[in-house]
Amino acid sequence: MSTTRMSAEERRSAIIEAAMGLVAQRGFDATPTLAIAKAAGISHAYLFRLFPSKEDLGVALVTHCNAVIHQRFVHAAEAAVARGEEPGPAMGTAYGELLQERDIILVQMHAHAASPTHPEIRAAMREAFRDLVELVRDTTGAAPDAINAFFAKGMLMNISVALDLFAVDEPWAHTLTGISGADDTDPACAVSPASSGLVADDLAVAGARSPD
Amino acid sequence: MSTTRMSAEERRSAIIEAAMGLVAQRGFDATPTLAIAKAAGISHAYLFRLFPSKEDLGVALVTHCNAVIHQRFVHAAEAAVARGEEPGPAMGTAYGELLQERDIILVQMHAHAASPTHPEIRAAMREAFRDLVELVRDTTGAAPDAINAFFAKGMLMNISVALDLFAVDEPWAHTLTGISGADDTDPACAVSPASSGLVADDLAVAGARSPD
DNA sequence: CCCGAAAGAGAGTGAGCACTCACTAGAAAG
DNA sequence: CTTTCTAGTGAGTGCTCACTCTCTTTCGGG
Repeated sequence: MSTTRMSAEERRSAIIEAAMGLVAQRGFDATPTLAIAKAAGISHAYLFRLFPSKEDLGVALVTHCNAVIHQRFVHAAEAAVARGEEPGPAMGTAYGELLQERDIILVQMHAHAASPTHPEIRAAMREAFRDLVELVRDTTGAAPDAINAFFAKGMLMNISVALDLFAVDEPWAHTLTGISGADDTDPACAVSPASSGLVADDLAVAGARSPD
Repeated sequence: MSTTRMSAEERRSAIIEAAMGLVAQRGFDATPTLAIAKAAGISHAYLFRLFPSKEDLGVALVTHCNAVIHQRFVHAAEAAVARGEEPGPAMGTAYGELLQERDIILVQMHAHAASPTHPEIRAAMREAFRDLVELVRDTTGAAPDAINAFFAKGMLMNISVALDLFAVDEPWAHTLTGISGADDTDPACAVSPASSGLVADDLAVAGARSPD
C-alpha cells in the first residue's frame, strides 16, 4: 500500500518524468502542481519540498528535456563516426526519431513560447541551442547556412508534430512535413516523421562542403 | 469619464486587440479573462457577453492572428507584382517585417503549442498553414522543397524572436538568426530581424525554377 | 416623448490554484 | 534502545479563476 521509498534525487527524476506528459499536453502555466504530484504518486506537499517553487520545477523540466536531446545527438554522431559514416545525416535521423516522442517536442515548444515571460527558461533554452549548434558545427564542420537550414527544418518538424500534419493527406501538408508527393501511389499514407529523413539532407550536402 | 460606446462587433475587435499583448506574454491558458477585460477597458461581465466562453475568445484570437498574417502576405505579393517584381522575395520580406510585431508571432507560437489540447485552435492553425502554403505555391510557383525551406526558416525566425537571439552577439546565435558572420566589423551588432531578409532567398531562387 | 433593444457594469459564487504547517514512518548510526 | 535524519503526508490558507445574476444607461425609431 505504501509508496516505495526513494532517495530525493530519484524522486525528483520520477516527478520530472511524470510531469513531462502533463506539461506537454497543457503547457507549464496551465498544468496544476496537484496533477503533477498525483501523476508522480506522491503528496502535493512533498512535491514542494523537492521543488521549492513551481518555477523551479519548470526549469528542471526543460533542462532535462534539453539534456535528452543533446545526448541523443551526441550518441548518434558518435555511433555514425564509429561506423565510418558521416555524423550529419545521423544527427538528422536522430531528430527524426526524437519527433516520435511527442512529450519532449511539445515541452520544448511550450518552453520556446514561455521564454519571453520566464527568464530562467529562456536562459536554459538559449544554452541548449548554443550547445546543439556548436555540437553540429564541430562534428560536421558544416557552413552556417547549412546549419541554419538544418535547425529551421527541425523547428518546422516540431510544428508538424504539434499540428499532427502527418495525419493530413493533402498537398500543402506534405509540403510542410517534407513528404514527397506520392499522392495516389499508396492509400495508407499516414507517414511517420522518422521516415521522412529530410532533416539530414542539408548537413549531408553541407558537411562535405567545408571539411576543415 | 464614461467609456465610449461601441457596437458589439467593434468592441470584440478592441478586446482581441487588447488580448493580443497579454496572451503573447503569458500564453492563452495562463492569461486571466479579468486582465483581458481590464486591458480592453470593459467590465469582466461584458467580456463574457461578447465571448460566451474563454475558448471562444481564444479561437477568435488566433483567427485574427492568422488573418493578419495572410493579409500581409497577399498585400506584399500583390504590391510586388504591381511593381513588376517577383512575389516570392516580397513575401519573405513581409514575414521579416512581421517578426517585429512580437505579439503576433508569440500568439502564433502559443497556438502551435496549444494545438494538441485545443482541437479548435489546431483546426484554425491548420487552415492558416494551408491557406499560406497554397498562396505561396500559387503566387510563386515554387517547388515543394523550396516552400518547405521557406516555412522552415520562418519557424526558426519565430523562435529567434521568442528567445530574442537577435540580442545575443555570439556565433551560434548568428547562425540561427541567419545574420552573416560580421563579428568584429560593427560593434553595434544588435541587428533587427527585418534586416536579415534571408527568409526570402529560397523563394527567390526557387520561384524562377518552375515558373509554369 | 416613449419604448424596446442593445451596451455596459456591480457584486457575487463555487471551484481550483500555489504553497504551508504540523505531523508520522522508517532507516541507520551510537 | 534511543536518538537523529530524511522520506513522506493530511489538512488546511488565502487567493484567483471562469463564469453568472441582476441591474442601469443609452440610443434609435415611431
